[in-house]
Amino acid sequence: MEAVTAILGGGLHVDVLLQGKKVRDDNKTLVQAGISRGDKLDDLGFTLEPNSIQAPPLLICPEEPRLLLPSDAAQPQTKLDLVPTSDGGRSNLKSEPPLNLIGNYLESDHDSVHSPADTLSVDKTTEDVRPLIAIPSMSVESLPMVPACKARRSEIVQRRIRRPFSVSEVEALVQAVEKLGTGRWRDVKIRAFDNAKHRTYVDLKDKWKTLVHTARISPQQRRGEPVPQQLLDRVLSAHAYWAQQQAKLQSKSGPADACLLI
DNA sequence: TTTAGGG
DNA sequence: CCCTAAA
Repeated sequence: MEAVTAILGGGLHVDVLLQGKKVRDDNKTLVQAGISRGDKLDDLGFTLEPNSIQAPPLLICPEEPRLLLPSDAAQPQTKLDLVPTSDGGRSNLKSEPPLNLIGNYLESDHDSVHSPADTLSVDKTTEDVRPLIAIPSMSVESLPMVPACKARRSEIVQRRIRRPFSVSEVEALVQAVEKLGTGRWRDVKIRAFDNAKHRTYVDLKDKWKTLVHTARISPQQRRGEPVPQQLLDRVLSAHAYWAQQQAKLQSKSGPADACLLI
């Protein structure tokens, strides 16, 4: 509260919007809506809450200063539109890297692996206007002190957008694994996806896992852009090869032990 | 940071 | 894709 007060400084005026139109007489409207009984606005309160899914919670957290206030929210008149318009007021995300907390729009991924349909479709789900919720008007002193920074990271960080592997990417992955094996994903990444910033070696490892699975199930159970059976065959082949390759490499400790086991 | 696997 | 124990 202190931090918000400091930021708002001169004060805050909350406009009541109805279907995008500003309501002139707020007090009158509140009375008509049965929210207020008249001039006694003292017993009215409000809370500023982010839309859980669309917008991460605004946390007063020193480690994440960029989460405080979007530049467009701190306008000269210190006026905040609590009811998002059609635009949502986030049209400047692409031009404000530091404030980008919605998604990885700025990933400069020039897929060396030419993938035709690489249209990143971002959910433009329109924010919904939440109905009013009764909130017990307890005194400020008795409000529960909730740790401002105590919010799991998983709640803050935006999950990376899904990017299905294209056939050409699978091709590149298979070729790299055939050469390097299934235990050097860092090298595989560098070899075949060095300039695909959104593909991490963990992603490649995961993709290989799903590829092996895909190759084992019936074509009818497979989903997404169908991968050529020929490629899937290479997957199983490479998988089998490197599997026993690793088995040989182990043999407990070495050739010497192999003799002792006889 | 990477590897290796379960979630 | 994410989360992470191990290395």
